Amino acid sequence: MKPGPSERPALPVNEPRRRPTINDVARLANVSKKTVSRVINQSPFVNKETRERIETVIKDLGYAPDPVARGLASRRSYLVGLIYDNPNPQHVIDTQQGILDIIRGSGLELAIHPCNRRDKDFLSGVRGFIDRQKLAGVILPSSVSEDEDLVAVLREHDTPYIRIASVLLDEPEHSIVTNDSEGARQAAEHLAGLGHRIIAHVSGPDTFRSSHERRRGFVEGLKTADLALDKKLDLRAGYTFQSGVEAGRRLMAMQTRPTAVFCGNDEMAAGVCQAIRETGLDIGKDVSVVGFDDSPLASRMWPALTTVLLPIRASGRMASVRLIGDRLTKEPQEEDRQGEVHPTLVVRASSGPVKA
Amino acid sequence: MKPGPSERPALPVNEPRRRPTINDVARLANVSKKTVSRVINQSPFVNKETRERIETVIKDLGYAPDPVARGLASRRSYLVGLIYDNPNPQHVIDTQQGILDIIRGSGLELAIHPCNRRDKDFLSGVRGFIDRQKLAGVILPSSVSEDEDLVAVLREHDTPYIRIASVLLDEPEHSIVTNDSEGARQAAEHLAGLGHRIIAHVSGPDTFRSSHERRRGFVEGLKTADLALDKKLDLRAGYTFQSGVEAGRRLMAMQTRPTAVFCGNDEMAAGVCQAIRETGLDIGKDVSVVGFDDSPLASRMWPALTTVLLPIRASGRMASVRLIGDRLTKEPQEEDRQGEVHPTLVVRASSGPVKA
DNA sequence: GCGAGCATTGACACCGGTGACAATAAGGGA
DNA sequence: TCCCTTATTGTCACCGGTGTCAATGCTCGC
Repeated sequence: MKPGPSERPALPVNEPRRRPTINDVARLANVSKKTVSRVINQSPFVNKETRERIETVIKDLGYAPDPVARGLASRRSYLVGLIYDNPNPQHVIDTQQGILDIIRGSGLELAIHPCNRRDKDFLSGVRGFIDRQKLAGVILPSSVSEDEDLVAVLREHDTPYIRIASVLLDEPEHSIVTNDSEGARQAAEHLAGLGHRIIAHVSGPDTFRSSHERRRGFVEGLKTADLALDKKLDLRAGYTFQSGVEAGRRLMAMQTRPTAVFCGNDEMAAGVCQAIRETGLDIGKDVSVVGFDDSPLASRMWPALTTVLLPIRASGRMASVRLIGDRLTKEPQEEDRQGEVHPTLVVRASSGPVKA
Repeated sequence: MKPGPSERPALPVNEPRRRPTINDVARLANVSKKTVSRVINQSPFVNKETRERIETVIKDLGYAPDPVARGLASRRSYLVGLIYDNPNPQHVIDTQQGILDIIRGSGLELAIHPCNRRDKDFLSGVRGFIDRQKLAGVILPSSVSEDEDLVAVLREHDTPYIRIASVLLDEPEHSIVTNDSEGARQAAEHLAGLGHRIIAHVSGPDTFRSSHERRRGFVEGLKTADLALDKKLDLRAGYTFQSGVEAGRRLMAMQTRPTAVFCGNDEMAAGVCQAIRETGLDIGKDVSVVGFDDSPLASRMWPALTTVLLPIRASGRMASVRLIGDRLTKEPQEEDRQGEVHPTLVVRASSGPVKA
């Protein structure tokens, strides 16, 4: 906030090296700029020879259309928005990376907008974001994807969006499904297969759909082994390390201690492991622990954590293809055209056969 | 790449609810749009009453200038770019968050551009990014901040930039310093104070300036305790977990085994811990380990890792203030106007007194 | 009373594209 | 041969702001 003496300081601009514009191309190709515009927009209504002539000029000049000008004229920018509310950095990074895998090289850029769904001005912040920038589209990873108010805002602003969610929503064409329950089912079957009968569950907050999905899958998996989830062994925690520690302590203090624990994410699993250690018990021997996410933590812990790998990056790619597939310069991989990913169990040392 | 039958499918637009433009404001305030433009740009050459009248209309209308149009006219967009090449997700997230702390609410957005400095077309990718979008500015966190070619490209395109680096560069006005060596010095003094005399160092790759800075500080700290770094105990690793495991194994196999290890980051420290465990030794008792970064891993490991906390988020805030401080709506905190951050040692269980 | 100088405001072109629609040329059937 | 289509291209306004520079109205010193 310091307006200089003149209205604008005027940077020292090197005039000579100026980016070519559509006018330069038009002049050199001896056509109107509208025709050049058609060529860059892949309009089919351009004569083959004309197109080739223009393409040559474009290449010679090293011309690239200005996304800002295009955005103004077409009332839609070349920015993809990523709105998220996720405390897991790896999850965020993977999602970002997946989106970039796809849009890289297509002239689109990724603008990020972390937020906090519990803030009272959460929605107005998001509204400002999508309204100011006329986003080409928005990707909503798990958690914010469940926010119907947010989705309503996007619809209201005619902003395309894709939701990445743990389970199929009522808008399949706007969704990518991560099938969390499948992973939890595998975890349950794995533990049951190791002979465990008293298996606890530490879940994330009820406000997350993924918490429910993971529990549902887990219960389903138990059922195939003729087991049921004991209500007393079904603990709500907060997806955080500390909440995992506390849940773990409660479990370890029970008279009939569980021989295995399935946790809704790796952070909580690490917390549970800490609580187990405090008790002097051996992880993977006395008590087996299974997490969810396959975060970097899982493989770096000791003993390394058995967990469920969720292909987050792939889900980001799929969401991007679905969102702006028709604007891409390179044809996307077939696998990235799918609408869902499937989790897989990664068995490590934190889970082992039940002690006799 | 599928051009429809018509040149553009034309979305179903809800005409009625249209964003107010500068023209609407001008008409209602009975002035020219240029004067409105002056008001939104805080020009001092506007009569107080006129300004107030216009501000009222702006508020009534809920008018907000269109960043895309502004970008086109002023030849500088409202996008801040973050270019990085860093495998540590927490580091990246913290930097992003720091930048957003500052630009949030000012109409600027953050566009991210991860890259790989070893790619041969790394520079052309970056060039495309900053040239297409006429970025308001670019922030270069540690690692890419050391790339002189990259900086040259930015200068060439008249794009403002701020470098976040471990040590003061020759462009102080474009830099934020993280003083990594200070943290390493504290780590050395901490270990020496615990009575350790045989202290190893596991560093990151030589291609990172931070590796050198951390070593330099470490050596400096040893010196204050009249110790020197034994060349045989100074191992190069790769900032990765696996490289830490390998370095740790080499250290544990030595005939005069070090009683303490200082690692250039937490990932490698976790790897070293794994190697120590494989040997059957006790971390924090037989061998002390100190890391660098205070990543989430550090506090979740067992035993928890003594490490150096680097205020990355704060450095992101400082970089942003320095980059676009004059475009901010809210006055930044005094502390965010600084040009450097200072690391602090976080003592946990992985370091303890040397065994008698 | 008058020109200079400052404060304030406006006119207008332009930033670099796109949309709507007109214009033109070429081909085809009556 | 002539009109109607279809294919291709161009014209022109406009997207929503900013830059340049001129115009206007006042105040002040002499």
